[in-house]
Amino acid sequence: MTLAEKAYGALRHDIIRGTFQAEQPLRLADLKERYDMGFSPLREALNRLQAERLVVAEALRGFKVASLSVAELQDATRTRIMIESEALRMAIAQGDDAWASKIVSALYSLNVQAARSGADKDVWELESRHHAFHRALLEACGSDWLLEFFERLYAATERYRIPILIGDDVPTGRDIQAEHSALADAVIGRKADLAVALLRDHYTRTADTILGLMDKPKPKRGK
Amino acid sequence: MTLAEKAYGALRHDIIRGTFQAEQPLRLADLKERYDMGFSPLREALNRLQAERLVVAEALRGFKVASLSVAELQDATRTRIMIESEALRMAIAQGDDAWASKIVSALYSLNVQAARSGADKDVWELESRHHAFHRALLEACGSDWLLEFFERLYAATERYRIPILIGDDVPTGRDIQAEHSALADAVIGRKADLAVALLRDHYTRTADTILGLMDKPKPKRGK
DNA sequence: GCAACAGTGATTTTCGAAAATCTTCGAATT
DNA sequence: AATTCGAAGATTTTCGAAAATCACTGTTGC
Repeated sequence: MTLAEKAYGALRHDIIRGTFQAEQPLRLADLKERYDMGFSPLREALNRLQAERLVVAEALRGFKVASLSVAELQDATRTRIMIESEALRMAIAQGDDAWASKIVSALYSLNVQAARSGADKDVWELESRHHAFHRALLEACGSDWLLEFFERLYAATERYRIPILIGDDVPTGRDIQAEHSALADAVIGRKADLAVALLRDHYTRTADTILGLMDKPKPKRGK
Repeated sequence: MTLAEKAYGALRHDIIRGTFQAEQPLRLADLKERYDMGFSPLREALNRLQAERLVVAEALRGFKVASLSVAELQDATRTRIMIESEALRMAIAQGDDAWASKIVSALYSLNVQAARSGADKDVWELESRHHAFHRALLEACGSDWLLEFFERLYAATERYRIPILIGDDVPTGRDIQAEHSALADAVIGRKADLAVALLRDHYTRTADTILGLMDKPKPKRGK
Protein backbone atom coordinates (compact mmCIF):
# COMPACT_ATOMS: atom_id res chain seq x y z
CA MET A 1 0.00 0.00 0.00
CA THR A 2 1.37 3.38 -0.96
CA LEU A 3 1.61 6.39 1.33
CA ALA A 4 -0.79 8.32 -0.88
CA GLU A 5 -3.44 5.66 -0.31
CA LYS A 6 -2.85 5.70 3.43
CA ALA A 7 -3.11 9.49 3.42
CA TYR A 8 -6.35 9.30 1.46
CA GLY A 9 -7.89 6.83 3.89
CA ALA A 10 -6.73 8.68 6.98
CA LEU A 11 -7.81 12.09 5.73
CA ARG A 12 -11.17 10.81 4.55
CA HIS A 13 -11.71 9.15 7.91
CA ASP A 14 -10.73 12.22 9.87
CA ILE A 15 -12.92 14.52 7.78
CA ILE A 16 -16.01 12.33 7.85
CA ARG A 17 -15.64 11.58 11.53
CA GLY A 18 -15.30 15.24 12.37
CA THR A 19 -11.69 15.30 13.56
CA PHE A 20 -11.30 18.23 11.22
CA GLN A 21 -14.13 20.71 11.52
CA ALA A 22 -16.08 21.94 8.53
CA GLU A 23 -14.31 24.72 6.61
CA GLN A 24 -11.14 24.20 8.62
CA PRO A 25 -8.07 24.95 6.50
CA LEU A 26 -5.90 21.90 5.87
CA ARG A 27 -2.35 23.24 5.97
CA LEU A 28 0.24 21.08 4.33
CA ALA A 29 2.81 21.66 7.05
CA ASP A 30 0.35 20.52 9.75
CA LEU A 31 -0.74 17.45 7.80
CA LYS A 32 2.87 16.58 7.09
CA GLU A 33 3.53 16.55 10.80
CA ARG A 34 0.29 14.78 11.75
CA TYR A 35 0.60 11.90 9.30
CA ASP A 36 4.38 11.88 9.14
CA MET A 37 4.89 11.97 5.38
CA GLY A 38 5.98 14.36 2.65
CA PHE A 39 3.95 16.81 0.60
CA SER A 40 3.40 14.61 -2.42
CA PRO A 41 1.21 11.84 -0.99
CA LEU A 42 -0.79 14.38 0.99
CA ARG A 43 -1.49 16.56 -2.03
CA GLU A 44 -2.52 13.51 -4.04
CA ALA A 45 -4.95 12.46 -1.33
CA LEU A 46 -6.35 15.97 -1.05
CA ASN A 47 -6.93 16.08 -4.79
CA ARG A 48 -8.90 12.84 -4.67
CA LEU A 49 -10.98 14.17 -1.79
CA GLN A 50 -11.56 17.36 -3.71
CA ALA A 51 -13.09 15.34 -6.56
CA GLU A 52 -15.34 13.71 -3.95
CA ARG A 53 -16.31 17.13 -2.61
CA LEU A 54 -15.17 16.35 0.90
CA VAL A 55 -12.44 18.94 0.45
CA VAL A 56 -12.54 22.28 -1.34
CA ALA A 57 -9.46 23.70 -3.01
CA GLU A 58 -8.78 27.21 -4.14
CA ALA A 59 -5.88 27.82 -6.45
CA LEU A 60 -2.76 28.97 -4.59
CA ARG A 61 -4.74 29.20 -1.39
CA GLY A 62 -4.69 25.55 -0.41
CA PHE A 63 -7.31 23.14 0.79
CA LYS A 64 -10.05 23.26 3.40
CA VAL A 65 -12.72 20.89 4.65
CA ALA A 66 -15.99 21.24 2.72
CA SER A 67 -18.70 23.15 4.54
CA LEU A 68 -21.94 21.83 5.98
CA SER A 69 -25.33 23.45 5.52
CA VAL A 70 -28.99 22.79 6.07
CA ALA A 71 -29.65 23.11 2.35
CA GLU A 72 -27.02 20.53 1.47
CA LEU A 73 -28.30 18.04 4.03
CA GLN A 74 -31.80 18.38 2.63
CA ASP A 75 -30.57 18.00 -0.92
CA ALA A 76 -28.40 15.01 -0.03
CA THR A 77 -31.23 13.32 1.87
CA ARG A 78 -33.72 13.82 -0.94
CA THR A 79 -31.27 12.60 -3.57
CA ARG A 80 -30.26 9.70 -1.39
CA ILE A 81 -33.84 8.52 -0.99
CA MET A 82 -34.27 8.67 -4.72
CA ILE A 83 -31.06 6.80 -5.56
CA GLU A 84 -31.45 4.15 -2.90
CA SER A 85 -35.13 3.57 -3.61
CA GLU A 86 -34.31 2.72 -7.19
CA ALA A 87 -31.34 0.56 -6.21
CA LEU A 88 -33.42 -1.22 -3.58
CA ARG A 89 -36.14 -2.09 -6.09
CA MET A 90 -33.56 -3.47 -8.46
CA ALA A 91 -31.88 -5.45 -5.71
CA ILE A 92 -35.19 -6.90 -4.56
CA ALA A 93 -35.99 -7.88 -8.14
CA GLN A 94 -32.62 -9.50 -8.82
CA GLY A 95 -31.09 -10.49 -5.49
CA ASP A 96 -30.35 -14.15 -4.84
CA ASP A 97 -30.04 -16.17 -1.64
CA ALA A 98 -26.45 -15.10 -1.04
CA TRP A 99 -27.57 -11.48 -1.08
CA ALA A 100 -30.40 -12.10 1.39
CA SER A 101 -28.07 -14.06 3.60
CA LYS A 102 -25.57 -11.20 3.71
CA ILE A 103 -28.34 -8.85 4.77
CA VAL A 104 -29.29 -11.13 7.65
CA SER A 105 -25.67 -11.37 8.68
CA ALA A 106 -25.08 -7.61 8.44
CA LEU A 107 -28.22 -6.89 10.45
CA TYR A 108 -27.15 -9.33 13.15
CA SER A 109 -23.70 -7.76 13.44
CA LEU A 110 -25.23 -4.31 13.59
CA ASN A 111 -27.67 -5.31 16.35
CA VAL A 112 -24.94 -6.98 18.39
CA GLN A 113 -22.83 -3.83 18.33
CA ALA A 114 -25.80 -1.59 19.02
CA ALA A 115 -26.59 -3.60 22.16
CA ARG A 116 -23.08 -3.18 23.54
CA SER A 117 -22.42 -0.62 26.23
CA GLY A 118 -19.74 0.43 28.65
CA ALA A 119 -16.23 -0.65 27.69
CA ASP A 120 -17.45 -2.59 24.65
CA LYS A 121 -19.23 0.40 23.24
CA ASP A 122 -17.60 1.72 20.10
CA VAL A 123 -19.52 4.21 18.01
CA TRP A 124 -17.13 3.93 15.09
CA GLU A 125 -17.53 0.17 14.92
CA LEU A 126 -21.27 0.72 15.13
CA GLU A 127 -21.08 3.25 12.32
CA SER A 128 -19.03 0.87 10.20
CA ARG A 129 -21.60 -1.91 10.61
CA HIS A 130 -24.42 0.53 9.91
CA HIS A 131 -22.78 1.36 6.61
CA ALA A 132 -22.24 -2.32 5.82
CA PHE A 133 -25.91 -3.06 6.48
CA HIS A 134 -27.21 -0.34 4.20
CA ARG A 135 -24.77 -1.31 1.49
CA ALA A 136 -25.74 -4.97 1.78
CA LEU A 137 -29.36 -4.07 1.07
CA LEU A 138 -28.41 -2.51 -2.27
CA GLU A 139 -25.51 -4.65 -3.30
CA ALA A 140 -27.52 -6.90 -5.62
CA CYS A 141 -28.92 -3.98 -7.62
CA GLY A 142 -26.52 -4.70 -10.46
CA SER A 143 -25.65 -1.05 -11.11
CA ASP A 144 -22.14 0.12 -10.33
CA TRP A 145 -23.21 3.70 -10.87
CA LEU A 146 -26.02 3.55 -8.35
CA LEU A 147 -23.70 1.92 -5.82
CA GLU A 148 -21.11 4.60 -6.39
CA PHE A 149 -23.65 7.37 -5.88
CA PHE A 150 -24.84 5.58 -2.75
CA GLU A 151 -21.31 5.68 -1.37
CA ARG A 152 -20.92 9.35 -2.21
CA LEU A 153 -24.16 10.31 -0.51
CA TYR A 154 -23.52 8.06 2.46
CA ALA A 155 -20.19 9.79 3.09
CA ALA A 156 -21.73 13.22 2.62
CA THR A 157 -24.55 12.57 5.11
CA GLU A 158 -22.41 10.68 7.60
CA ARG A 159 -20.67 13.96 8.44
CA TYR A 160 -23.98 15.37 9.63
CA ARG A 161 -24.72 12.35 11.80
CA ILE A 162 -21.58 12.60 13.93
CA PRO A 163 -23.18 14.77 16.65
CA ILE A 164 -25.91 12.15 17.06
CA LEU A 165 -23.39 9.33 17.26
CA ILE A 166 -21.10 10.97 19.75
CA GLY A 167 -23.69 12.61 21.94
CA ASP A 168 -25.32 9.49 23.38
CA ASP A 169 -27.81 11.68 25.15
CA VAL A 170 -29.70 12.86 22.09
CA PRO A 171 -33.33 11.92 22.57
CA THR A 172 -34.50 10.72 19.19
CA GLY A 173 -37.68 9.07 20.30
CA ARG A 174 -36.92 6.27 17.87
CA ASP A 175 -36.11 2.60 18.03
CA ILE A 176 -33.56 2.58 15.24
CA GLN A 177 -32.77 -1.11 15.50
CA ALA A 178 -36.47 -1.87 15.08
CA GLU A 179 -36.47 0.28 11.95
CA HIS A 180 -33.53 -1.68 10.56
CA SER A 181 -35.17 -5.01 11.33
CA ALA A 182 -38.45 -4.03 9.71
CA LEU A 183 -36.56 -2.78 6.67
CA ALA A 184 -34.59 -5.99 6.35
CA ASP A 185 -37.76 -8.07 6.71
CA ALA A 186 -39.50 -6.15 3.97
CA VAL A 187 -36.50 -6.40 1.66
CA ILE A 188 -35.95 -10.10 2.15
CA GLY A 189 -39.70 -10.70 1.87
CA ARG A 190 -39.46 -8.92 -1.50
CA LYS A 191 -42.07 -6.37 -0.57
CA ALA A 192 -40.62 -3.61 -2.68
CA ASP A 193 -43.15 -0.85 -2.03
CA LEU A 194 -43.07 -1.43 1.71
CA ALA A 195 -39.28 -1.57 1.80
CA VAL A 196 -38.94 1.68 -0.12
CA ALA A 197 -41.43 3.38 2.19
CA LEU A 198 -39.55 2.18 5.27
CA LEU A 199 -36.25 3.34 3.81
CA ARG A 200 -37.71 6.75 3.04
CA ASP A 201 -39.06 7.14 6.56
CA HIS A 202 -35.78 5.94 8.06
CA TYR A 203 -33.78 8.62 6.27
CA THR A 204 -36.38 11.33 6.68
CA ARG A 205 -36.47 10.83 10.43
CA THR A 206 -32.70 10.93 10.69
CA ALA A 207 -32.57 14.13 8.67
CA ASP A 208 -35.29 15.72 10.80
CA THR A 209 -33.43 14.83 13.99
CA ILE A 210 -30.25 16.41 12.67
CA LEU A 211 -32.07 19.50 11.45
CA GLY A 212 -33.54 19.91 14.91
CA LEU A 213 -30.05 19.75 16.38
CA MET A 214 -28.63 22.19 13.84
CA ASP A 215 -31.11 24.88 14.84
CA LYS A 216 -30.26 24.83 18.55
CA PRO A 217 -26.54 24.03 18.49
CA LYS A 218 -25.00 21.90 21.26
CA PRO A 219 -27.89 21.16 23.61
CA LYS A 220 -25.68 19.60 26.25
CA ARG A 221 -26.91 17.57 29.18
CA GLY A 222 -27.34 19.48 32.40
CA LYS A 223 -25.85 22.73 31.20
CA MET B 1 -4.44 28.92 -12.86
CA THR B 2 -2.09 26.26 -11.52
CA LEU B 3 -0.34 23.66 -13.62
CA ALA B 4 -2.23 20.91 -11.82
CA GLU B 5 -5.51 22.40 -12.95
CA LYS B 6 -4.28 22.72 -16.51
CA ALA B 7 -3.13 19.12 -16.41
CA TYR B 8 -6.51 18.02 -15.08
CA GLY B 9 -8.39 19.82 -17.83
CA ALA B 10 -6.09 18.63 -20.58
CA LEU B 11 -6.04 15.01 -19.44
CA ARG B 12 -9.79 14.92 -18.93
CA HIS B 13 -10.29 16.38 -22.37
CA ASP B 14 -7.92 13.95 -24.01
CA ILE B 15 -9.43 10.94 -22.27
CA ILE B 16 -13.06 11.82 -22.97
CA ARG B 17 -12.34 12.79 -26.54
CA GLY B 18 -10.53 9.54 -27.18
CA THR B 19 -7.00 10.86 -27.72
CA PHE B 20 -5.98 8.19 -25.27
CA GLN B 21 -7.58 4.84 -25.99
CA ALA B 22 -9.42 2.89 -23.32
CA GLU B 23 -7.13 0.92 -21.02
CA GLN B 24 -4.08 2.63 -22.44
CA PRO B 25 -1.38 3.02 -19.78
CA LEU B 26 -0.64 6.63 -18.89
CA ARG B 27 3.09 6.71 -18.32
CA LEU B 28 4.36 9.63 -16.30
CA ALA B 29 7.39 10.14 -18.51
CA ASP B 30 5.21 10.37 -21.65
CA LEU B 31 2.74 12.75 -20.02
CA LYS B 32 5.57 14.88 -18.72
CA GLU B 33 6.83 15.27 -22.26
CA ARG B 34 3.38 15.75 -23.82
CA TYR B 35 2.17 18.45 -21.45
CA ASP B 36 5.59 19.86 -20.61
CA MET B 37 5.42 19.85 -16.82
CA GLY B 38 6.83 17.94 -13.86
CA PHE B 39 5.51 14.83 -12.13
CA SER B 40 3.66 16.57 -9.32
CA PRO B 41 0.89 18.38 -11.22
CA LEU B 42 0.37 15.34 -13.43
CA ARG B 43 -0.02 12.97 -10.52
CA GLU B 44 -2.43 15.34 -8.83
CA ALA B 45 -4.55 15.53 -11.96
CA LEU B 46 -4.49 11.74 -12.36
CA ASN B 47 -5.64 11.31 -8.78
CA ARG B 48 -8.60 13.58 -9.37
CA LEU B 49 -9.50 11.67 -12.52
CA GLN B 50 -9.17 8.43 -10.62
CA ALA B 51 -11.82 9.62 -8.18
CA GLU B 52 -14.02 10.39 -11.19
CA ARG B 53 -13.39 6.89 -12.57
CA LEU B 54 -12.00 8.16 -15.83
CA VAL B 55 -8.64 6.63 -14.97
CA VAL B 56 -7.81 3.55 -12.96
CA ALA B 57 -4.78 3.32 -10.71
CA GLU B 58 -3.04 0.27 -9.40
CA ALA B 59 -0.59 0.69 -6.58
CA LEU B 60 3.00 0.89 -7.80
CA ARG B 61 1.87 0.08 -11.31
CA GLY B 62 0.69 3.50 -12.36
CA PHE B 63 -2.38 4.79 -14.11
CA LYS B 64 -4.36 3.75 -17.15
CA VAL B 65 -7.45 4.99 -18.94
CA ALA B 66 -10.64 3.39 -17.63
CA SER B 67 -12.07 0.66 -19.83
CA LEU B 68 -15.26 0.73 -21.87
CA SER B 69 -17.83 -2.05 -21.98
CA VAL B 70 -21.31 -2.80 -23.20
CA ALA B 71 -22.46 -3.46 -19.65
CA GLU B 72 -21.17 -0.11 -18.39
CA LEU B 73 -22.81 1.80 -21.23
CA GLN B 74 -26.12 0.14 -20.47
CA ASP B 75 -25.76 0.83 -16.77
CA ALA B 76 -24.73 4.44 -17.35
CA THR B 77 -27.59 5.02 -19.78
CA ARG B 78 -30.18 3.54 -17.46
CA THR B 79 -28.88 5.51 -14.47
CA ARG B 80 -28.63 8.65 -16.54
CA ILE B 81 -32.25 8.43 -17.62
CA MET B 82 -33.26 7.99 -14.01
CA ILE B 83 -31.19 10.90 -12.68
CA GLU B 84 -32.03 13.30 -15.46
CA SER B 85 -35.73 12.45 -15.44
CA GLU B 86 -35.95 13.42 -11.82
CA ALA B 87 -33.85 16.54 -12.33
CA LEU B 88 -35.94 17.51 -15.34
CA ARG B 89 -39.20 17.23 -13.41
CA MET B 90 -37.77 19.39 -10.64
CA ALA B 91 -36.48 21.96 -13.12
CA ILE B 92 -39.84 22.11 -14.90
CA ALA B 93 -41.55 22.60 -11.54
CA GLN B 94 -39.21 25.33 -10.34
CA GLY B 95 -37.59 26.93 -13.37
CA ASP B 96 -38.15 30.61 -14.02
CA ASP B 97 -38.04 32.72 -17.17
CA ALA B 98 -34.27 33.09 -17.08
CA TRP B 99 -33.96 29.31 -17.11
CA ALA B 100 -36.32 28.91 -20.06
CA SER B 101 -34.53 31.67 -21.89
CA LYS B 102 -31.18 29.95 -21.44
CA ILE B 103 -32.63 26.78 -22.91
CA VAL B 104 -33.84 28.64 -25.99
CA SER B 105 -30.43 30.24 -26.36
CA ALA B 106 -28.55 26.95 -25.90
CA LEU B 107 -30.79 25.19 -28.41
CA TYR B 108 -30.24 27.94 -30.94
CA SER B 109 -26.45 27.77 -30.57
CA LEU B 110 -26.56 24.02 -30.88
CA ASN B 111 -28.65 24.14 -34.04
CA VAL B 112 -26.42 26.76 -35.63
CA GLN B 113 -23.34 24.63 -35.07
CA ALA B 114 -25.09 21.46 -36.22
CA ALA B 115 -25.99 23.14 -39.52
CA ARG B 116 -22.39 24.10 -40.24
CA SER B 117 -20.38 22.04 -42.68
CA GLY B 118 -17.10 22.16 -44.53
CA ALA B 119 -14.48 24.43 -43.01
CA ASP B 120 -16.84 25.67 -40.29
CA LYS B 121 -17.63 22.16 -39.13
CA ASP B 122 -16.22 21.45 -35.69
CA VAL B 123 -17.42 18.35 -33.89
CA TRP B 124 -15.86 19.44 -30.59
CA GLU B 125 -17.64 22.75 -30.64
CA LEU B 126 -20.81 20.86 -31.50
CA GLU B 127 -20.22 18.50 -28.62
CA SER B 128 -19.59 21.39 -26.23
CA ARG B 129 -22.88 23.02 -27.21
CA HIS B 130 -24.69 19.72 -26.93
CA HIS B 131 -23.48 19.43 -23.36
CA ALA B 132 -24.49 23.01 -22.62
CA PHE B 133 -27.98 22.37 -23.96
CA HIS B 134 -28.58 19.29 -21.84
CA ARG B 135 -27.20 21.01 -18.79
CA ALA B 136 -29.38 24.04 -19.38
CA LEU B 137 -32.47 21.84 -19.29
CA LEU B 138 -31.64 20.63 -15.78
CA GLU B 139 -29.96 23.67 -14.33
CA ALA B 140 -33.04 24.92 -12.48
CA CYS B 141 -33.59 21.61 -10.65
CA GLY B 142 -32.17 23.07 -7.46
CA SER B 143 -30.15 19.99 -6.53
CA ASP B 144 -26.37 20.23 -6.62
CA TRP B 145 -26.13 16.49 -6.16
CA LEU B 146 -28.30 15.68 -9.14
CA LEU B 147 -26.33 18.13 -11.27
CA GLU B 148 -23.07 16.59 -10.15
CA PHE B 149 -24.28 13.09 -11.03
CA PHE B 150 -25.48 14.43 -14.38
CA GLU B 151 -21.97 15.68 -15.08
CA ARG B 152 -20.40 12.40 -14.07
CA LEU B 153 -22.70 10.36 -16.28
CA TYR B 154 -22.42 12.80 -19.17
CA ALA B 155 -18.64 12.44 -19.13
CA ALA B 156 -18.87 8.66 -18.84
CA THR B 157 -21.22 8.32 -21.80
CA GLU B 158 -19.53 10.94 -23.93
CA ARG B 159 -16.59 8.60 -24.33
CA TYR B 160 -18.85 6.10 -26.06
CA ARG B 161 -20.27 8.69 -28.42
CA ILE B 162 -16.93 9.71 -29.93
CA PRO B 163 -17.10 7.20 -32.81
CA ILE B 164 -20.48 8.61 -33.82
CA LEU B 165 -19.20 12.18 -33.65
CA ILE B 166 -16.06 11.57 -35.64
CA GLY B 167 -17.41 9.17 -38.21
CA ASP B 168 -19.82 11.49 -39.97
CA ASP B 169 -20.93 8.59 -42.10
CA VAL B 170 -22.77 6.69 -39.41
CA PRO B 171 -26.34 6.22 -40.58
CA THR B 172 -28.45 6.78 -37.52
CA GLY B 173 -31.78 7.23 -39.23
CA ARG B 174 -32.53 10.02 -36.78
CA ASP B 175 -33.13 13.72 -36.91
CA ILE B 176 -31.30 14.59 -33.74
CA GLN B 177 -31.91 18.33 -33.99
CA ALA B 178 -35.65 17.64 -34.25
CA GLU B 179 -35.41 15.53 -31.09
CA HIS B 180 -33.69 18.39 -29.27
CA SER B 181 -36.28 20.90 -30.44
CA ALA B 182 -39.20 18.71 -29.42
CA LEU B 183 -37.57 18.16 -26.04
CA ALA B 184 -37.00 21.86 -25.48
CA ASP B 185 -40.59 22.64 -26.48
CA ALA B 186 -41.96 20.10 -24.01
CA VAL B 187 -39.73 21.38 -21.22
CA ILE B 188 -40.51 25.04 -21.74
CA GLY B 189 -44.19 24.18 -22.16
CA ARG B 190 -43.92 22.53 -18.71
CA LYS B 191 -45.20 19.21 -20.02
CA ALA B 192 -43.22 17.10 -17.57
CA ASP B 193 -44.40 13.64 -18.60
CA LEU B 194 -43.87 14.32 -22.27
CA ALA B 195 -40.45 15.87 -21.68
CA VAL B 196 -39.29 12.91 -19.61
CA ALA B 197 -40.52 10.49 -22.27
CA LEU B 198 -38.69 12.40 -25.01
CA LEU B 199 -35.52 12.51 -22.94
CA ARG B 200 -35.71 8.77 -22.33
CA ASP B 201 -36.19 8.02 -26.01
CA HIS B 202 -33.36 10.40 -26.95
CA TYR B 203 -30.87 8.59 -24.73
CA THR B 204 -32.17 5.13 -25.50
CA ARG B 205 -31.76 5.70 -29.24
CA THR B 206 -28.24 7.00 -28.80
CA ALA B 207 -27.30 4.01 -26.68
CA ASP B 208 -28.81 1.60 -29.21
CA THR B 209 -26.86 3.22 -32.04
CA ILE B 210 -23.62 2.89 -30.11
CA LEU B 211 -24.35 -0.70 -29.12
CA GLY B 212 -24.94 -1.50 -32.79
CA LEU B 213 -21.54 -0.02 -33.59
CA MET B 214 -19.81 -1.85 -30.76
CA ASP B 215 -20.90 -5.24 -32.08
CA LYS B 216 -19.48 -4.76 -35.56
CA PRO B 217 -16.39 -2.67 -34.88
CA LYS B 218 -15.34 -0.03 -37.43
CA PRO B 219 -17.80 -0.39 -40.28
CA LYS B 220 -16.00 2.04 -42.54
CA ARG B 221 -17.36 3.51 -45.72
CA GLY B 222 -16.39 1.68 -48.88
CA LYS B 223 -14.00 -0.75 -47.27
C1' DG C 1 14.20 -29.28 -20.57
C1' DC C 2 12.55 -26.41 -17.02
C1' DA C 3 11.97 -23.97 -12.81
C1' DA C 4 14.08 -20.91 -9.50
C1' DC C 5 16.83 -16.93 -9.12
C1' DA C 6 19.67 -12.93 -9.35
C1' DG C 7 20.67 -8.82 -11.91
C1' DT C 8 19.42 -5.04 -14.90
C1' DG C 9 16.53 -1.56 -16.74
C1' DA C 10 12.18 0.78 -16.59
C1' DT C 11 8.64 2.90 -13.85
C1' DT C 12 6.36 4.57 -10.03
C1' DT C 13 6.49 6.79 -5.66
C1' DT C 14 8.40 9.88 -2.29
C1' DC C 15 11.17 13.45 -0.49
C1' DG C 16 13.21 18.01 0.26
C1' DA C 17 14.50 22.19 -1.72
C1' DA C 18 13.49 25.97 -4.89
C1' DA C 19 10.20 28.94 -7.11
C1' DA C 20 5.94 31.33 -7.13
C1' DT C 21 2.26 33.40 -4.88
C1' DC C 22 -0.43 35.20 -1.22
C1' DT C 23 -0.88 37.57 3.38
C1' DT C 24 0.39 40.61 6.86
C1' DC C 25 2.35 44.49 8.83
C1' DG C 26 4.21 48.94 9.06
C1' DA C 27 5.85 53.16 7.05
C1' DA C 28 5.16 56.88 3.99
C1' DT C 29 1.86 59.75 1.63
C1' DT C 30 -2.36 62.19 0.82
C1' DA D 1 -7.33 59.38 9.75
C1' DA D 2 -7.34 56.70 5.75
C1' DT D 3 -4.89 54.74 1.86
C1' DT D 4 -1.30 53.08 -0.89
C1' DC D 5 2.90 50.89 -1.30
C1' DG D 6 6.55 47.71 -0.36
C1' DA D 7 9.06 44.38 2.27
C1' DA D 8 9.09 40.28 5.23
C1' DG D 9 7.04 36.07 6.34
C1' DA D 10 4.05 32.23 5.57
C1' DT D 11 2.09 28.99 2.39
C1' DT D 12 1.29 26.70 -1.70
C1' DT D 13 3.01 24.83 -5.89
C1' DT D 14 6.48 22.79 -8.75
C1' DC D 15 10.67 20.56 -9.88
C1' DG D 16 14.37 17.12 -10.12
C1' DA D 17 16.75 13.65 -7.80
C1' DA D 18 16.68 9.61 -4.77
C1' DA D 19 14.38 5.56 -3.09
C1' DA D 20 11.39 1.76 -3.79
C1' DT D 21 9.24 -1.45 -6.56
C1' DC D 22 8.13 -3.98 -10.69
C1' DA D 23 9.11 -6.39 -15.23
C1' DC D 24 12.18 -8.67 -17.95
C1' DT D 25 16.14 -11.52 -19.24
C1' DG D 26 19.68 -14.53 -19.07
C1' DT D 27 21.88 -17.84 -16.05
C1' DT D 28 22.36 -21.50 -12.98
C1' DG D 29 21.15 -25.77 -10.88
C1' DC D 30 18.45 -29.91 -10.89
